[in-house]
Amino acid sequence: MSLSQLRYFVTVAEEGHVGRAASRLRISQPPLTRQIRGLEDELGVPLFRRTPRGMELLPAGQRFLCAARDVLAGVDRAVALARTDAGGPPRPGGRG
Amino acid sequence: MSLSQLRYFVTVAEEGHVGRAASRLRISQPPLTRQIRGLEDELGVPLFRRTPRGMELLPAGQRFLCAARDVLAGVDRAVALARTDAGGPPRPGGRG
DNA sequence: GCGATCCAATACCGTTTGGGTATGTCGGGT
DNA sequence: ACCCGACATACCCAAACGGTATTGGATCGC
Repeated sequence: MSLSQLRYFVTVAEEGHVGRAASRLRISQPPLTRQIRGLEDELGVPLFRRTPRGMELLPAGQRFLCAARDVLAGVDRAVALARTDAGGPPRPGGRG
Repeated sequence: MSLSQLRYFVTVAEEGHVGRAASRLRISQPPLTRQIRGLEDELGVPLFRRTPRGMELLPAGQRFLCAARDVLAGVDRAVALARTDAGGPPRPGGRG
Protein backbone atom coordinates (compact mmCIF):
# COMPACT_ATOMS: atom_id res chain seq x y z
CA MET A 1 0.00 0.00 0.00
CA SER A 2 1.23 3.47 -0.84
CA LEU A 3 0.16 7.04 -0.18
CA SER A 4 -0.54 7.39 -3.89
CA GLN A 5 -2.98 4.53 -3.68
CA LEU A 6 -4.75 6.25 -0.81
CA ARG A 7 -5.02 9.50 -2.77
CA TYR A 8 -6.22 7.59 -5.80
CA PHE A 9 -8.80 5.75 -3.78
CA VAL A 10 -10.15 8.92 -2.18
CA THR A 11 -10.45 10.60 -5.57
CA VAL A 12 -12.26 7.67 -7.14
CA ALA A 13 -14.56 7.49 -4.14
CA GLU A 14 -15.34 11.19 -4.50
CA GLU A 15 -15.90 11.03 -8.24
CA GLY A 16 -17.58 7.66 -8.37
CA HIS A 17 -15.95 7.34 -11.74
CA VAL A 18 -12.47 6.10 -12.63
CA GLY A 19 -12.20 8.21 -15.76
CA ARG A 20 -13.01 11.49 -14.06
CA ALA A 21 -10.82 10.60 -11.10
CA ALA A 22 -7.94 9.85 -13.45
CA SER A 23 -8.49 13.19 -15.11
CA ARG A 24 -8.41 14.99 -11.76
CA LEU A 25 -5.26 13.09 -10.80
CA ARG A 26 -3.62 13.88 -14.14
CA ILE A 27 -2.99 10.25 -14.91
CA SER A 28 -4.76 7.98 -17.36
CA GLN A 29 -7.55 5.58 -16.58
CA PRO A 30 -5.84 2.18 -16.87
CA PRO A 31 -3.11 2.72 -14.25
CA LEU A 32 -5.72 4.12 -11.89
CA THR A 33 -7.92 1.08 -12.36
CA ARG A 34 -4.93 -1.10 -11.63
CA GLN A 35 -3.97 0.79 -8.48
CA ILE A 36 -7.49 0.54 -7.12
CA ARG A 37 -7.65 -3.17 -7.83
CA GLY A 38 -4.21 -3.61 -6.30
CA LEU A 39 -5.40 -1.86 -3.17
CA GLU A 40 -8.50 -4.06 -2.93
CA ASP A 41 -6.32 -7.07 -3.53
CA GLU A 42 -3.90 -6.13 -0.78
CA LEU A 43 -6.71 -5.45 1.66
CA GLY A 44 -8.45 -8.65 0.63
CA VAL A 45 -11.68 -6.67 0.54
CA PRO A 46 -13.53 -5.09 -2.39
CA LEU A 47 -14.02 -1.38 -1.80
CA PHE A 48 -16.27 -0.56 -4.76
CA ARG A 49 -19.16 -2.06 -6.62
CA ARG A 50 -18.64 -1.75 -10.37
CA THR A 51 -21.84 -0.55 -11.97
CA PRO A 52 -22.57 0.42 -15.55
CA ARG A 53 -22.57 4.03 -14.33
CA GLY A 54 -19.24 3.91 -12.52
CA MET A 55 -17.87 2.97 -9.14
CA GLU A 56 -20.00 2.83 -6.04
CA LEU A 57 -18.50 2.65 -2.54
CA LEU A 58 -19.22 -0.50 -0.61
CA PRO A 59 -19.53 -0.31 3.19
CA ALA A 60 -15.93 -1.42 3.61
CA GLY A 61 -14.96 1.31 1.18
CA GLN A 62 -16.82 3.93 3.17
CA ARG A 63 -15.06 2.89 6.36
CA PHE A 64 -11.74 2.90 4.56
CA LEU A 65 -12.44 6.30 3.05
CA CYS A 66 -12.62 8.05 6.41
CA ALA A 67 -9.44 6.40 7.62
CA ALA A 68 -7.63 7.13 4.36
CA ARG A 69 -8.50 10.80 4.58
CA ASP A 70 -7.23 10.81 8.13
CA VAL A 71 -3.93 9.29 7.02
CA LEU A 72 -3.49 11.85 4.26
CA ALA A 73 -4.28 14.69 6.62
CA GLY A 74 -1.74 13.20 9.02
CA VAL A 75 0.89 13.31 6.31
CA ASP A 76 0.22 16.99 5.73
CA ARG A 77 0.48 17.61 9.45
CA ALA A 78 3.75 15.72 9.61
CA VAL A 79 5.25 17.77 6.82
CA ALA A 80 4.08 21.01 8.36
CA LEU A 81 5.48 19.99 11.74
CA ALA A 82 8.86 19.11 10.33
CA ARG A 83 9.02 22.44 8.55
CA THR A 84 7.86 24.40 11.55
CA ASP A 85 10.68 26.39 13.01
CA ALA A 86 10.14 25.75 16.67
CA GLY A 87 12.75 28.36 17.43
CA GLY A 88 15.15 28.12 20.32
CA PRO A 89 14.41 29.64 23.73
CA PRO A 90 14.71 33.39 23.18
CA ARG A 91 17.86 34.56 24.84
CA PRO A 92 19.32 38.00 25.31
CA GLY A 93 21.34 38.96 22.29
CA GLY A 94 19.24 36.66 20.13
CA ARG A 95 18.39 37.67 16.59
CA GLY A 96 15.15 38.86 17.87
CA MET B 1 7.19 10.83 0.23
CA SER B 2 6.12 7.25 0.75
CA LEU B 3 4.92 5.08 3.62
CA SER B 4 8.15 3.10 3.29
CA GLN B 5 10.12 6.25 3.89
CA LEU B 6 8.10 6.93 7.02
CA ARG B 7 8.74 3.42 8.33
CA TYR B 8 12.40 3.76 7.49
CA PHE B 9 12.64 7.08 9.23
CA VAL B 10 10.96 5.80 12.39
CA THR B 11 13.27 2.81 12.51
CA VAL B 12 16.40 4.90 12.07
CA ALA B 13 15.16 7.31 14.70
CA GLU B 14 14.59 4.42 17.11
CA GLU B 15 17.94 2.78 16.44
CA GLY B 16 19.98 5.94 16.08
CA HIS B 17 22.00 3.91 13.63
CA VAL B 18 21.44 3.38 9.92
CA GLY B 19 23.15 -0.01 9.89
CA ARG B 20 21.06 -1.51 12.68
CA ALA B 21 17.90 0.06 11.26
CA ALA B 22 18.65 -1.46 7.87
CA SER B 23 19.15 -4.82 9.53
CA ARG B 24 15.80 -4.53 11.31
CA LEU B 25 14.14 -3.50 8.05
CA ARG B 26 15.77 -6.38 6.16
CA ILE B 27 17.30 -4.09 3.59
CA SER B 28 20.89 -2.98 3.20
CA GLN B 29 22.41 0.21 4.49
CA PRO B 30 22.93 2.24 1.30
CA PRO B 31 19.32 2.29 0.09
CA LEU B 32 18.22 3.19 3.58
CA THR B 33 20.68 6.08 3.71
CA ARG B 34 19.34 7.27 0.37
CA GLN B 35 15.71 7.09 1.45
CA ILE B 36 16.43 9.08 4.58
CA ARG B 37 18.31 11.71 2.63
CA GLY B 38 15.56 11.80 0.04
CA LEU B 39 13.02 12.38 2.79
CA GLU B 40 15.05 15.22 4.26
CA ASP B 41 15.49 16.61 0.80
CA GLU B 42 11.77 16.53 0.07
CA LEU B 43 10.94 18.14 3.40
CA GLY B 44 13.67 20.68 2.90
CA VAL B 45 14.67 20.09 6.51
CA PRO B 46 17.42 17.90 7.98
CA LEU B 47 15.96 15.41 10.44
CA PHE B 48 19.18 13.93 11.85
CA ARG B 49 22.59 15.05 12.89
CA ARG B 50 25.25 12.71 11.57
CA THR B 51 27.70 11.93 14.32
CA PRO B 52 30.64 9.54 14.37
CA ARG B 53 28.48 7.30 16.59
CA GLY B 54 25.41 7.27 14.37
CA MET B 55 22.32 9.35 13.71
CA GLU B 56 20.91 11.75 16.25
CA LEU B 57 17.42 13.23 15.93
CA LEU B 58 17.26 16.97 15.46
CA PRO B 59 14.27 18.89 16.87
CA ALA B 60 12.54 18.85 13.49
CA GLY B 61 13.13 15.11 13.41
CA GLN B 62 11.55 14.67 16.82
CA ARG B 63 8.47 16.58 15.76
CA PHE B 64 8.28 14.61 12.54
CA LEU B 65 8.73 11.33 14.41
CA CYS B 66 5.54 11.75 16.40
CA ALA B 67 3.54 12.66 13.33
CA ALA B 68 5.05 9.82 11.31
CA ARG B 69 4.09 7.29 13.95
CA ASP B 70 0.61 8.71 13.93
CA VAL B 71 0.39 8.29 10.16
CA LEU B 72 1.58 4.68 10.33
CA ALA B 73 -0.87 3.91 13.10
CA GLY B 74 -3.58 5.50 10.96
CA VAL B 75 -2.69 3.16 8.12
CA ASP B 76 -3.07 0.16 10.39
CA ARG B 77 -6.42 1.48 11.56
CA ALA B 78 -7.53 2.00 7.97
CA VAL B 79 -6.64 -1.56 7.04
CA ALA B 80 -8.35 -2.96 10.09
CA LEU B 81 -11.45 -0.88 9.39
CA ALA B 82 -11.67 -2.03 5.80
CA ARG B 83 -11.37 -5.64 6.89
CA THR B 84 -13.87 -5.27 9.69
CA ASP B 85 -17.05 -7.04 8.83
CA ALA B 86 -19.55 -4.48 9.99
CA GLY B 87 -22.33 -6.96 9.35
CA GLY B 88 -25.74 -5.97 8.11
CA PRO B 89 -28.62 -5.35 10.48
CA PRO B 90 -29.77 -8.84 11.49
CA ARG B 91 -33.12 -9.41 9.87
CA PRO B 92 -35.57 -12.27 10.10
CA GLY B 93 -34.92 -14.81 7.44
CA GLY B 94 -31.30 -13.76 7.25
CA ARG B 95 -28.72 -16.43 6.54
CA GLY B 96 -27.39 -16.53 10.13
C1' DG C 1 -32.50 -8.06 -31.76
C1' DC C 2 -28.63 -5.08 -33.22
C1' DG C 3 -25.61 -1.37 -33.10
C1' DA C 4 -23.98 2.75 -30.64
C1' DT C 5 -22.23 4.22 -26.42
C1' DC C 6 -20.07 4.49 -22.08
C1' DC C 7 -17.92 2.28 -18.51
C1' DA C 8 -14.00 -0.53 -16.36
C1' DA C 9 -10.45 -4.16 -17.47
C1' DT C 10 -6.49 -6.09 -19.97
C1' DA C 11 -2.14 -6.32 -23.04
C1' DC C 12 1.97 -4.50 -23.93
C1' DC C 13 5.84 -1.05 -23.65
C1' DG C 14 9.12 2.58 -21.97
C1' DT C 15 10.67 4.96 -17.96
C1' DT C 16 11.37 5.56 -13.25
C1' DT C 17 12.15 4.03 -8.71
C1' DG C 18 13.99 0.89 -5.22
C1' DG C 19 17.25 -2.18 -3.47
C1' DG C 20 21.86 -4.77 -3.83
C1' DT C 21 27.13 -5.00 -4.01
C1' DA C 22 31.47 -2.70 -3.93
C1' DT C 23 33.89 1.17 -2.58
C1' DG C 24 34.86 5.90 -0.73
C1' DT C 25 35.25 9.43 2.98
C1' DC C 26 35.46 11.09 7.57
C1' DG C 27 36.39 10.84 12.55
C1' DG C 28 37.93 8.46 16.89
C1' DG C 29 40.79 5.23 19.61
C1' DT C 30 45.18 3.06 20.44
C1' DA D 1 50.26 6.34 11.76
C1' DC D 2 47.08 2.66 11.66
C1' DC D 3 42.76 0.44 12.14
C1' DC D 4 38.01 0.38 12.88
C1' DG D 5 33.38 1.76 12.54
C1' DA D 6 30.12 5.17 11.06
C1' DC D 7 27.45 7.21 6.86
C1' DA D 8 27.90 8.47 1.74
C1' DT D 9 28.58 7.50 -3.17
C1' DA D 10 28.93 4.76 -7.75
C1' DC D 11 27.12 1.58 -10.44
C1' DC D 12 23.87 -2.28 -11.69
C1' DC D 13 19.60 -4.93 -11.99
C1' DA D 14 14.78 -5.98 -11.09
C1' DA D 15 10.30 -4.43 -9.89
C1' DA D 16 6.79 -0.88 -10.02
C1' DC D 17 4.50 2.93 -12.30
C1' DG D 18 2.31 5.28 -15.92
C1' DG D 19 1.07 5.63 -21.02
C1' DT D 20 -1.23 4.01 -25.48
C1' DA D 21 -4.11 0.76 -27.79
C1' DT D 22 -7.53 -2.44 -27.32
C1' DT D 23 -11.04 -5.64 -25.27
C1' DG D 24 -15.19 -7.02 -22.61
C1' DG D 25 -19.68 -5.97 -20.65
C1' DA D 26 -23.98 -3.62 -19.76
C1' DT D 27 -27.38 -0.10 -21.07
C1' DC D 28 -30.04 2.81 -24.31
C1' DG D 29 -32.20 3.94 -28.81
C1' DC D 30 -34.21 2.19 -32.81
